[in-house]
Amino acid sequence: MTRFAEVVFPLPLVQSFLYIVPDKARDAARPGVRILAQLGGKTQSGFIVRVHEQSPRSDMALKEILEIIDIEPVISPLTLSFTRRLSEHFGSSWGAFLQAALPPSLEVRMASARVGLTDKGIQALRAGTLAKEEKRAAAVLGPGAYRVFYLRRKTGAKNIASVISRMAKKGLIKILEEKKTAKPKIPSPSRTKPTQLELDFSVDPSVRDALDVLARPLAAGEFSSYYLFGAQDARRTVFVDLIRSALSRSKQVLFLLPELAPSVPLKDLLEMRLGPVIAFLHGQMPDAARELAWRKIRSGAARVVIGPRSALFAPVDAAGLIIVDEEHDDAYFQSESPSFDARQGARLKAEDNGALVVYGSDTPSVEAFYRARTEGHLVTLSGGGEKQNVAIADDRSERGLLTRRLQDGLGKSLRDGRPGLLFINRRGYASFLFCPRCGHIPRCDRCDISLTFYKKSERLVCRYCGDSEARSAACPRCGSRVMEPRGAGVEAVVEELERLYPQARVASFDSDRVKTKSARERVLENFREGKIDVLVGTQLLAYRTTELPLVPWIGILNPEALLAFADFRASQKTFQSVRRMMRFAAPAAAGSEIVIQTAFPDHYSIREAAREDYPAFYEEEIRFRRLMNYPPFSAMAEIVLWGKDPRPLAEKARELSSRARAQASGIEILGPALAPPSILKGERGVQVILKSREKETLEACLAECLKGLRGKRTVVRYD
DNA sequence: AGCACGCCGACT
DNA sequence: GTCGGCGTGCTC
Repeated sequence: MTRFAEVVFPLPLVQSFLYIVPDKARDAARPGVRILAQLGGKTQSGFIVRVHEQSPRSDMALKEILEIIDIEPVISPLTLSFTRRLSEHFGSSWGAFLQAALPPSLEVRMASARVGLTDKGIQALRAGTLAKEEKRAAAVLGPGAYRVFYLRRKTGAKNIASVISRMAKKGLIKILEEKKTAKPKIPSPSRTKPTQLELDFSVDPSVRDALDVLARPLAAGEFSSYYLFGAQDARRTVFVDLIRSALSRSKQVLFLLPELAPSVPLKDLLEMRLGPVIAFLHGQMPDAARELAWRKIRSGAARVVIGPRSALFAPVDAAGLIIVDEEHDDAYFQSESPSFDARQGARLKAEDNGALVVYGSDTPSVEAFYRARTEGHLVTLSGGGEKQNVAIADDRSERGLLTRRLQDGLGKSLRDGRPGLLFINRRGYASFLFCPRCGHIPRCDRCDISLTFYKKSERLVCRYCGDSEARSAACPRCGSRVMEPRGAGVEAVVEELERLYPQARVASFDSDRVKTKSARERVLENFREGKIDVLVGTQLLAYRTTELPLVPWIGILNPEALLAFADFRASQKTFQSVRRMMRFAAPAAAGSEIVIQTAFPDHYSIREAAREDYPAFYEEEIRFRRLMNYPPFSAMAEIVLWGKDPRPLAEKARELSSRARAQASGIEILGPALAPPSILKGERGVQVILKSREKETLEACLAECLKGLRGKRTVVRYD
């Protein structure tokens, strides 16, 4: 009896495909093995996800699987179901998630294989019995062997893969084993000493209480989700103990972090405490190292896996504990395909594994905090986290760029020979130019946003598309001679600092002035070595927490900029961004100071960030969310369609929103609207937001909207 | 993602 | 008259 295999491919295709299993491969065709099959005239590698004894679709002419690659499944049943749930949850391709669950060395890609002519092929070339395209390919190959992409370039045949597979079928071409090339290079994440990790909190009663609370669900061996709210050092103490206890139950542990850099000292610490059972898994590892780690994890030799969001796909089948530290960090979200949020993904994995998932942060997202609280699964730590000395400077009553209060603080610090960090999240010299006579503001024709003014280069640049033009001396509309710069950026701040403190060494750290990776390292290095007195940086610098020592003086300029965005998380983002920047400062006990200069001194996101009072921020924010019916009081999904031209996207988005409107009641639809620019240059997004009180309603509506929707997209979910 | 089919501008 | 642009639509 013939068997049938359901196959998914690592392409942005949501559906699965049905193939006939050749009789000789009957036993090898199992869920989780990789196969080669013809798909749309191309040989593609894919994964068997199900095997059927009878054809579930008799109406269709099916193709045969060409080859079964693996003898044993490379994907475990648990990973299979986990990735399927991910693909359903985030509306991305199952096959793409399966691909992500394999080290790159196990990916089979036709394009990287070498092909050569067989003897029969050489004869056929000589005899001239080949078809036009085949002849061209054979002539290029000759007696040699080349990579498929080289062949494609040389012959100019776009359908080269199908030419090759056709010729391979006829026995004219042989596909050679891919030669393994070692890729050394790759930086080890910069070293920082694990000083703070050595503090001992085991005497802290709240740490002991936390361990007591968390030990129970861990021992239960079934799914549960908890939130550990507290300072980083105290959290780590709890985590280390929890890990130890999970290991003693012969469970594996997954420890996720938003970034790579801080995981290096963490690994050192865990190895010191728990022995060599720790493995790293991240995308920047050399392929060989990644495969080795992957195999160690899969075999169970490595019992603790540390890594960024991609480590969620580590082949951890016996997970008893999943830690998602720094839960508030949006780096857990991946927008590139397959798009997913590792925080929600960790929950799904924990459900599948019957594991305990623990989120941790001192500035939680209000959604997660609310959830933990209502479930009675919030664990609060009191230890750690020394208070800082923070002042707020109201800049509404002052004219200059830097308030008196800020100048006093920085001036004093400099006189004492102590360095300072100044954050300003605005690039260039001014965020726009303004004609005081006619009110004209130069805008980008394509993106319809104001152009950023760069004084050094005398140019106006669009921060969306990157287009730039020379700045004209006069107002292009009314001819007025003066155009005023508004909204001071990094360049203006540097200029002002050089004017105020001519003897100080001022440097900047932003994507415009410091473009290359090595140049950035150099700036950080110079600051560490005391060769810079004041470092002015944008958001880019705010993400380098682990690479700088604690600084005695910090200035934060106008963090309220984020509040202008029409985003229900704007306050939360502001609060978190201020807290992130504050992390660079030494504690108050060390005589340090933080000055926040703002036009919104009374806004709770800034006020409570300055007071380091998360619960107070939370109370205000949750009131706002309840009032506006935003998550966690409703479920929201944001669908963004991507493409180079936004116009056809808008059409599609309109169709999508009308489909949503038609099929659901109790669904609120916002948009379509132009999405904020992405990192993917040259592409624009159009978004539609779905909102519902009931999670299930939204779920159903989202599934309906995504059904049959093609093209590049991301789905962001809040609930 | 590819690739094929299909309908409108500048060329042998 | 064709070659070829990339706009929809399909791939078991």
